[in-house]
Amino acid sequence: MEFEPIDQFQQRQKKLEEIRALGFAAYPHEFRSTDGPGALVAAYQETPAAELEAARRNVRVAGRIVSYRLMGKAGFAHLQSCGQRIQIYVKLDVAGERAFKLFQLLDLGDHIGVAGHLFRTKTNELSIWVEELFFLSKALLPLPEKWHGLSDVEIRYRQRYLDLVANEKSRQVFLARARITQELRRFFDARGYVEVETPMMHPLAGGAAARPFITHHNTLDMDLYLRIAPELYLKRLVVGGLDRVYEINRNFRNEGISTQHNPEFTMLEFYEAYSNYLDLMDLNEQLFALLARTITGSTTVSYGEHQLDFSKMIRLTMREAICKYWPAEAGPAPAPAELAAPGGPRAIAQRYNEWAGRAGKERAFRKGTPSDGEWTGLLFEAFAEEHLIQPTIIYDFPTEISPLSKQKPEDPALTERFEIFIAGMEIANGFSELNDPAEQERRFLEQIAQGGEEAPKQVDVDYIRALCHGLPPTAGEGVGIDRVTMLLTDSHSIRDVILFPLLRPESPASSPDEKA
RNA sequence: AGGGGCGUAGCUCAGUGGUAGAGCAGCGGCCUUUUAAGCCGAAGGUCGUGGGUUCAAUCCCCACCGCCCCUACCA
Repeated sequence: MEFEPIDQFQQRQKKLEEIRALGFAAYPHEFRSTDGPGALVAAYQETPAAELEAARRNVRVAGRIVSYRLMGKAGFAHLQSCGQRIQIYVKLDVAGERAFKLFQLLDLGDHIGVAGHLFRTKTNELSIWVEELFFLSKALLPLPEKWHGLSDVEIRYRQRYLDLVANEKSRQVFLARARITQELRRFFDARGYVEVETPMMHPLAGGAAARPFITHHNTLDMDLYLRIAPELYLKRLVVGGLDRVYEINRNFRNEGISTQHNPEFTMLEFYEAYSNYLDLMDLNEQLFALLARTITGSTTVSYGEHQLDFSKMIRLTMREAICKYWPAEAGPAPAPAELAAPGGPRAIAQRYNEWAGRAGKERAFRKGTPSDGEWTGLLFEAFAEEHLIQPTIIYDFPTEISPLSKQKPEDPALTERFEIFIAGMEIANGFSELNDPAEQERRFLEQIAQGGEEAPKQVDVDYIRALCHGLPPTAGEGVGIDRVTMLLTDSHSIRDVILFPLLRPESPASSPDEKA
């Protein structure tokens, strides 16, 4: 198989044959290096030339050629490995004829190994004086341009390997992402949590309201749903005595794609027995401050034009947020008591929508006939959410939109639930878990009765049965890892923090049978 | 799904209703301390795809494909 650009591909294949003809294996099996470019540069950055000469430091280093300057009978190149590079100097009379012929046949992108010793060039750059050259692997296709790098976002997403080689920024984003999950594991492990893996293929899609992907198992001849949330399985584990569990894994939701949504995304979910949502709020403040400091070095993080302060979190009830962010032009703001009154949220929404319609603003709207609790949620989303730039905990969600949350003892219209908003994005969702099986069954049935594509189609009977065996008072939470990564790496599209975001398949461009 | 934008050499980008350009990469030559190496030379294109208008379309019009952004959807 050959790939564009064909001429360069063939040219490089030809060179590979010539390399073979020199007696080098085209795809050798090993090369033992003593040091990586990064370690050498770090260790000898300050060592003067005279010292390098006096006490010769022999090294063997491997890497990808990312710059290459051939000047007759000598040449320079930079070898890159792990994002760090070191210069090599290859001289005909030092390396020998065969090695120098090999050097002449190299291209940007090839992997090689060198053996030699450290020295400094005229311009004082730490370099390797190459005595032996080893061929490791040929790049049959050219790297993106060295100066401007790779900026075509489509290629960056489709051929992430090129993006990672060419763009240090991209490399840093994914290293940060790895450190985030690493830090999360450290955080929860240190608190006595057990990491588990629950099914990704569910006979029933539960634990969230979302349209699932459907797949099929042949032998069992049954349809399965890719999970939309691990929630119901994790709580079964708490019933089973794993009092503190967490899982970091993918969820799949068959819904829109945007700068904040990818059909598969990574969630951290964790459950802690004998805690409630207030405990989780405190834990979140610690967790996010720690993450910000570990990943960015500070609890103040630049995100676009904003400086996000992760040292604390603002706390507002949902009703307070609605009152606080009520647009001044829409008339007098409602009072929390109005929102609490039966029929209140609906009346307030009418007032708001009247103004929003005139002002051309987003209306609080949903098909059908929303309940008070749903109106409250709609109002919040219509105009409050966008204002939540600084890390904010919104708590006390209406019961009607929180089917898995425990009600507040003093007000059954509200649940002990909160969400964290940062930079206008929903980052986390946690609550005191509803552990009354009769009430849970009632809520499930209510959801099913309401219908809609995102509602569950049937009661998860085994989950109710598990609750009947006794779920201790428990608090649980889900955190969107992709979005957290966006915040901590100043990335403004979720595709920039997912290695291989979902895109339409590359069409064979000119396939004539595409037309229907 | 609706609105807007983009698609020109491998990469980064100019450009024009009259048969297409630069830099880098690649090819040939010179060059034994360069670093965006340099100098000389040659090559490289279905201007996203398909229609239409026109004497003539990469450019204007229509449709389609892909990507990006906004809106909608997304507890």
